[in-house]
Amino acid sequence: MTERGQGDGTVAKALAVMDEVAGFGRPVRFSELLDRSPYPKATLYRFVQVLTKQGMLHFDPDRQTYAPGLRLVRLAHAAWQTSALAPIARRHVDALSDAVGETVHLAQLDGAQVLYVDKRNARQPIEMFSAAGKVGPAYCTGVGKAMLAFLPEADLARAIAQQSFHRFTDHTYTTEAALRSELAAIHARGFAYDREEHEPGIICIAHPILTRGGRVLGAMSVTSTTARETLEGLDRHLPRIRAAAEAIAAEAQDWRFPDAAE
Amino acid sequence: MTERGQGDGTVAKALAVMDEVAGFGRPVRFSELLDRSPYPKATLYRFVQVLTKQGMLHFDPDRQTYAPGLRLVRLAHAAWQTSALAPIARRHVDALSDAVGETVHLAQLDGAQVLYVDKRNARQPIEMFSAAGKVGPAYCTGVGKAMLAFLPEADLARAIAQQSFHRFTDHTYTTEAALRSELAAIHARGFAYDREEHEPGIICIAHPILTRGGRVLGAMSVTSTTARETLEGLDRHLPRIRAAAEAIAAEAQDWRFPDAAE
DNA sequence: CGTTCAGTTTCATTATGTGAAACTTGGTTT
DNA sequence: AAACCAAGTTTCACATAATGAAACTGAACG
Repeated sequence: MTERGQGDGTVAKALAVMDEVAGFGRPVRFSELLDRSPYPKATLYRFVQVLTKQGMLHFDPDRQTYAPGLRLVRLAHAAWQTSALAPIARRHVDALSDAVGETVHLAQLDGAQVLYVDKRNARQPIEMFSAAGKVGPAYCTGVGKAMLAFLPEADLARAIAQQSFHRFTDHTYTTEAALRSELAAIHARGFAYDREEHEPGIICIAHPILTRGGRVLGAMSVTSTTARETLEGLDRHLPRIRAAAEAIAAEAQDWRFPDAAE
Repeated sequence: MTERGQGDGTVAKALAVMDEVAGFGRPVRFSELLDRSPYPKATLYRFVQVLTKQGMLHFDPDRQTYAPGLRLVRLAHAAWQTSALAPIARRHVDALSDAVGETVHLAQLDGAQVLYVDKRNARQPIEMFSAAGKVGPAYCTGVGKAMLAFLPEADLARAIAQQSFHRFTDHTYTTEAALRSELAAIHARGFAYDREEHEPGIICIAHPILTRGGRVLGAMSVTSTTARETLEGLDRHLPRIRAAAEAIAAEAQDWRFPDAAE
């Protein structure tokens, strides 16, 4: 019995298979899964059968391929409504996006990664799941750093240990030390910048969403490009983004995330 | 509620617990789950532990409540992109909604239920997960009937066996015989109406989305109210909705759902 | 036909999940 | 404060359910 997320539990293994299928991003043959799977043929086969019968996977009999199933969409609907900030935040994200005319992201921390739970693109009116559900690195995005900066040390250490510190651009922080000093600055300042750390030419200003007790609920960002905007220019959105973050926190507080002690 | 997660498989049981949690629509205490669960305390407890550790549930330590977890959102993103019609159909749903100025639904069949995978509301510009993921009955909605009418007999029989035939309104078909004759009419006509069968005052015209091989991919509908519109009035949207359905089918065909034989 | 490859089934073995009961914790009553 | 209670957690003998090597099917190809 290993301590890894894999070794224990049939359910964990089945979910790992789900991740595997989802990771392909397209319908996938049994044999393709088998190649990447640590399990023997019969075992994988049974998992896939069970998951299909359960509606977690969809089997296309013509092509003989498996894809993530519709039951997931149903469950995700519930996840979205119940546990994500998005439904609470929607009004505020809308308003902010209208006011600033730039792309607005709403993100939460999912383990050590940033999970984008909502996105508003000023020009193109609608982005659906295509935006929600996307994950990104925490150490080199505005929202990621904004959240990390306000994490308790224990959680932060765990999260940092899982960062890849891949150098996406010349501005990416690639060491724990560098990141930690940046996080300290963010903590002191109260919000974060992304100085083209993830993608060249892309900058943003990001603000954490915190409970009164200081717990990190998520973060919000306004994104622009160096072609149109400077970091200083983004600062003019600060009052709006801060107000939105605080409004979301206040509503979330009353509604779903009350702190224990106050 | 459903007949899922019965005697077979640990994975099935765990997923049944997920459904249970999702069904509450709000963060839920362990004891609340226990009340509704067929499993003894220790068993349920272990499931909830495993699911939480796996990120399928989120535990709020302050309130001691469980809610669907963010891993679901991540997985659903993949499900959405890979297996749902929505990403392919989006452009067409948008265009149709703009053109007709009424609410447009895009649905797929999930077992015996209708799963709404996209929705465009003419007035309110954006609806996110709040609409996507919703489920409804197949036997008394326009999209449901449009899909049932083009199902192979074996699948249809299975689907019909699972309908509740609850009488929502005076117009609801409440027997298999009545439904079957309605389905025959729809099949002959090529599209379906909802004559206030699900909600009083709500009518719609719905068109199936079929592969060239005749396989049911989904359905699309334009909804209105008896206050504003008549069934005959909705007919004027038929060319547009049919064109959209065919365009979606054509794209889906090439892209993801090629028929085996042609 | 014989070979190969993808997918499916079998079955003895053993790991895993099971659940009654005991225990812990924290709050409420007497 | 002792007694009580309810919610949540852990234990452990037992039985069910998962495992995976190997055998099987059935196309597709030459």
